[in-house]
Amino acid sequence: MSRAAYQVRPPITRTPLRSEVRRLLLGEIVRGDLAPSEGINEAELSTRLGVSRTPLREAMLGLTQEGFLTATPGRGFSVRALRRSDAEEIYPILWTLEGAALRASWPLPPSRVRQLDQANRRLEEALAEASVALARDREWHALLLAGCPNRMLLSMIENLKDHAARYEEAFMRNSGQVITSVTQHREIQTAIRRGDLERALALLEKNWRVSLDFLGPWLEATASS
Amino acid sequence: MSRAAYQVRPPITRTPLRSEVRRLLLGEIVRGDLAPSEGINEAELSTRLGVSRTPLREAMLGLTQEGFLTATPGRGFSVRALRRSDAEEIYPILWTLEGAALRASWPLPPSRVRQLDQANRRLEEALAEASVALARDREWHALLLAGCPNRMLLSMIENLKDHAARYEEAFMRNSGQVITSVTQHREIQTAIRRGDLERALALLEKNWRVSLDFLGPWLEATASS
DNA sequence: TCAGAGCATTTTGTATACAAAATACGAAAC
DNA sequence: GTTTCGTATTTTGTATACAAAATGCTCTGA
Repeated sequence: MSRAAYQVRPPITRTPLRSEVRRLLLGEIVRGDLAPSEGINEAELSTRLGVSRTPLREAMLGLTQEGFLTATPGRGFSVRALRRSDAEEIYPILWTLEGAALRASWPLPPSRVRQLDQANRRLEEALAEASVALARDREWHALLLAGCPNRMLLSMIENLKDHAARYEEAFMRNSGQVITSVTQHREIQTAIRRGDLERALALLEKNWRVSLDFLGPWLEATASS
Repeated sequence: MSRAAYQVRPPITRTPLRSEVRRLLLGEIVRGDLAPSEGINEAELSTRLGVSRTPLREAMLGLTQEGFLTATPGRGFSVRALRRSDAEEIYPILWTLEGAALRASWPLPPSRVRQLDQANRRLEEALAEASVALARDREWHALLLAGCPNRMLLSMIENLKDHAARYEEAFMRNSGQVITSVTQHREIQTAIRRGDLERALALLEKNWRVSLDFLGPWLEATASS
């Protein structure tokens, strides 16, 4: 067997520290464990994570580029505050791109509709626990776009959903309310079953818009803007 | 005057090296000076740029995240090859987002239409020189979205246009052909003047699709895929 | 009491150092 | 002549070092 065959797919996965650190930090940001208080102390955080400043900074620069952190020259990084203005930018991009992805996945195979229905039932069972519900909701949306061949589009959507998750997680934690989508998902499934793409798109947009309509006033009230 | 007033906007602009390096590298990649040959040697490139490996790597990680470079663990960075499959992912996202941005800018003020007309004339004058024409074309599109309040959307569009510019630059350099948009721009301007958003959107999509239709077969032929 | 200047300390941004992995090279075996 | 193994060299990924800038603190003068 030639050596080239191995080069195609390395046998073991070598994960750079920066990726692990990125995953950890993003998780903490989304869950609100790393709050947008003052600035982030690199030395402190790097020792807490058990790595040097180099991979930490690499990870933080990445998160900055994605909009989870802000970097001020000479003053380092800080978690980006939750702002109504930001939410009002993020959500429209999200429903636009998810709509485009659904269009690119059309028509959905019947098996997909069954999977969506199952996922929606699992979501329904998890409504009591906010963070679980959020994860199940996300699974439903991921399933919706599972057939989309545009990888770049999907990765952009994933990034935006991380942002949305941060906002919704904070909202649920802070207000105690749970944003529920079960009924809307069912309506979307019905539209899909009927082959009515335009209606599915409109409902999908409405689905996100409902979340945004919860967030807006709440963000205005807490006013971390 | 309190000190806080100065903190709001630092008097002088401190630009980190990584940003400068990023700008330089992106320029070289878009213009094709940094070709997707073998891997990038960090030591070599850092001495050529006169900086250490640290800011260079920071810049390259950023460009990787944006899709201009690819990073293989243990084997470093290389310029991402031009692929038909990638172009077919990039352009649809671009016209989707630019459409959304135009929608968000609607209705355009009459002054904007005049500016667009001027920009289009400047484009017409520059058709002889490919790279200048590309820059003018880009100015026209920037003007089109000048009224869009969604900053995040605009920055995503800018990033995608850098990708598109790389493909079109390579196409023009390699094939000698110039993709011309003057007529299409005029049609879009007419639709805008008539207040026909839907038609403007359709024409905008067509505008990008024409570029993609030039690129596809050419990419297939050169087959760097 | 409080504002502001000057110095000490911390923190960032960049450069360098170092270990491990990848590549290149060459000799030996077939 | 080709392949394979072992070693030398290069290159990356991460850690550490260092200079400059930012921050905090103390003391002074009103």
